[in-house]
Amino acid sequence: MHEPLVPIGMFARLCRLSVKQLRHYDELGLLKPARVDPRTGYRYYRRDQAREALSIGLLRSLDVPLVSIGKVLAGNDVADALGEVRDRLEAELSRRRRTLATLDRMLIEGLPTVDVHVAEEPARQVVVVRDAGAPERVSEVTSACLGRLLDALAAAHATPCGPLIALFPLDLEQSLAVTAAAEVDAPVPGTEPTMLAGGRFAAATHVGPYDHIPFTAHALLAWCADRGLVPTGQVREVYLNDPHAAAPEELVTRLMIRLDEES
Amino acid sequence: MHEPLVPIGMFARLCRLSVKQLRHYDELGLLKPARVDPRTGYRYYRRDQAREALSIGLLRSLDVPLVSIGKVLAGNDVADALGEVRDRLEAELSRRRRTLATLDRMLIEGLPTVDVHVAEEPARQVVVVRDAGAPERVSEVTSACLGRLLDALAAAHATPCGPLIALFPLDLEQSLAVTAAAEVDAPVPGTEPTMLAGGRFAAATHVGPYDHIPFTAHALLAWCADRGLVPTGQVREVYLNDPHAAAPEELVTRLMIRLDEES
DNA sequence: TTGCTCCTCACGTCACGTGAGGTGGC
DNA sequence: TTGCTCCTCACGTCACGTGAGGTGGC
Repeated sequence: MHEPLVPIGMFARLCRLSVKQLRHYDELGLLKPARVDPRTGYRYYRRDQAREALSIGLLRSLDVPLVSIGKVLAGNDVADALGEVRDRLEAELSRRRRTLATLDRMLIEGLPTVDVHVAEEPARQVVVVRDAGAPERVSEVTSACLGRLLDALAAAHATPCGPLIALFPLDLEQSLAVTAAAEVDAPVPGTEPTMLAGGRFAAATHVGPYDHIPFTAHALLAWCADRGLVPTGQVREVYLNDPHAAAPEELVTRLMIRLDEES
Repeated sequence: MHEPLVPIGMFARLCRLSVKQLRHYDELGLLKPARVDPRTGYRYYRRDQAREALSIGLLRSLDVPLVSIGKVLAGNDVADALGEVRDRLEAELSRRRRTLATLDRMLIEGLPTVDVHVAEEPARQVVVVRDAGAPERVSEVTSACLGRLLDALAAAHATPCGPLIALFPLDLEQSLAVTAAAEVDAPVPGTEPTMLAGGRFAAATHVGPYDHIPFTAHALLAWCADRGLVPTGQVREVYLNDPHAAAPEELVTRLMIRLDEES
């Protein structure tokens, strides 16, 4: 004696999914009907398949992608299958939080504009510490880099002759390379000595929290573009005061970008 | 004398967009090249168009949809165009927060299961207060509804002969209708008298914060589905203790759903 | 002439929703 | 026979990325 089979419409009602969803899950092999009539193509489900169907619905309501749901249903370790999803979600969440803050700022101030001037910069001998990370973790990676640099300087009893600097690539790629630099004239263990190129730079001053730097950077790039100046190399941030001593609203950062010769 | 025009590749570099993006924005009419060679189809841009292009990039990095960007660039009120985006983003954000919490719970406890039993319920005479809202605001709308109901009861010096009840539709739609009910035998101003149907119910007890109720509800529905029982009407939540008096972990809620006769 | 850039399709992404047009089941 | 359900395409969503296959510019 078989369990009674129900057609797709009734099954959909049982498990609060759409008929279209069920057909989709069938196609993907996620939830196969117990029987498919070979002549008509009609799908029939056992009622107890509704438990699985409801689980799919529950996980979908949590935005778990169907591939991950497939892993959970296939009996893979739930922690494995969902942990990854969870971490992605958390990263997304913090990105969204920052996005919201920026958007709020933009609603008040409009699209960013800023004073820019062009200056000659000398080449500088520095020691650097490098790291890389996903673009949404820039601030995290940057402060970690600067921290490691400060630690190395302290351990070597070295005092930089100027403010700390960070370098970022112009293009925002999947993995963003971050460099923290300090101007010193002797090598420092745990860091790498290098030269920062000199030349003609466009520079703007950002006053406010570090989270809002992309704002000013955008304005700086727009300024260059308007004038047909082609930025090259990396964006430099020069930290003119100490984030531990000053309030976020009073942080002063100089943004600099090297200009190509006439293009 | 015209400004010099640059081809799409160089322009893309100037404003950190992909060539494909620029072509896409052209198709949408969001950012038209200053000139298109009618013979070759080559697109040429003025350098000062980079400001606009950079603004598109900045807004896109904030997940602003292209249609909204179009409004901003067309000179519509920025607050109008972005305010809506902002609000959507905020709603999304709080939904994600809850999703993350639920996922964390699921990582510890696995897919939900629960004890269910079937009981006969009498019909009950109640007064109700109704409201509706987006599904992500269920908890908000529900507590507002219950609050209004309690206020009305207090104003009428009426004491319900039983715990408060809330009703939710089985299907999660765009706008979720929420009903708060209290069992009383006399009419109460500001509320609507009605009857709650009696009959055979499947019931489960949820212990824990209200945010986790969907969890238990899922298990209840799965239980019904396994047995070929077809739930009808609305899901009832009966609040067995006072959320102001008990800790979230100790809140006891009875979930009930009416069963169809043999189907 | 060699590279490099640019062009236009066309398809893939993700999880379906929404018809169109036709047939099966009771 | 009438409705209702079910079927399979096929297209749309959103903002592009990724080739394929071919041409223009210096």
